[in-house]
Amino acid sequence: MGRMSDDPAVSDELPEYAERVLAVAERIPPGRVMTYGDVAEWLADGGPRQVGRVMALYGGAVPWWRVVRADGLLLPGHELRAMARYRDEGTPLRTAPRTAEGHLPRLDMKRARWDGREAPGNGRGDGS
DNA sequence: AGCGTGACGAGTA
DNA sequence: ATACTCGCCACGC
Repeated sequence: MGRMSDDPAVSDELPEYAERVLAVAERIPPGRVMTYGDVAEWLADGGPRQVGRVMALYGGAVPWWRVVRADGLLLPGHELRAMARYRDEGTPLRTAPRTAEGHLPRLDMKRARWDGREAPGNGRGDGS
């Protein structure tokens, strides 16, 4: 491969931006979530759509269910997978007030959103 | 070059 | 509460 093509980033490893996004995703503690926009903001680079693209392409290698949309809507096509994780991790969900079917719960962003400030050691911050 | 699309987000109606 | 619009930026046609 002596080809020093002008594309050093296209080798066998991911683009650096993707690496950073995945690193943040890995950093999110169980039971908590970060929005695409939060990840971008935390990285101080790119935007929610760029983070979303990375997750779509390489998210399978990290806890993808902890990177969610700002509106708390579950990832279409993976609702059940994510659901199982949330139930297992105890991620705060908002149960639909109405007992309607097909109406899957959404994340309680108010409580589940994580800023990335510090480890949740004692997650007990049941914000009343 | 433009144009549409997307694992987004915030604002407005 | 939902629906729609616009801004955003990378990618593919």
